[in-house]
Amino acid sequence: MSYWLAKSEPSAYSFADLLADGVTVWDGVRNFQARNFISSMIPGDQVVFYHSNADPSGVAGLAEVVSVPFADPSQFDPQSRYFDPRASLDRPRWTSVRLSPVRQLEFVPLDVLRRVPQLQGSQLLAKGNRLSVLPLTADEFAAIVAAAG
DNA sequence: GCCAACGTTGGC
DNA sequence: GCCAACGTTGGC
Repeated sequence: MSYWLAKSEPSAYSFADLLADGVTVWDGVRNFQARNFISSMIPGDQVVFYHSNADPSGVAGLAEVVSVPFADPSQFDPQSRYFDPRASLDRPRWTSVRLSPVRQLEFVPLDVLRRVPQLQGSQLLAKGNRLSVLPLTADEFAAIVAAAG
């Protein structure tokens, strides 16, 4: 089992939205590195749900991968803001998985995350990190859950 | 809203 | 293959 951190702007889709929906298609990722991470997800992988561009930003809850990776439907939809004219059904460019909530966490703001010793080397805190999906070690995952109490 | 950081694109 | 221009992300 692998551990991941997925970012979402809560004004667009929050952890509360995920709780309400029960399951969601994690679509719209348009970065190759992040896509490759999604492509390597398997059902049961644990996901830290992070609110970015928020006030404050931070960790809001835990989610779980509940599907194998599949072609992101939004790339084929001309009405979608994520439409990719270079993608075709037989040559998709982007990948999605389905996510379900596991449980809400006590919110852990970014300034608290910065002080967690186990996270000092994490991609999350790396300078200039802009990946919307990134891997966590089991240690980093446990430290985040512990920071939430 | 600003802007630093960084990924992607495309001309050459 | 280089790199300038451009677009996007995300903290503040």
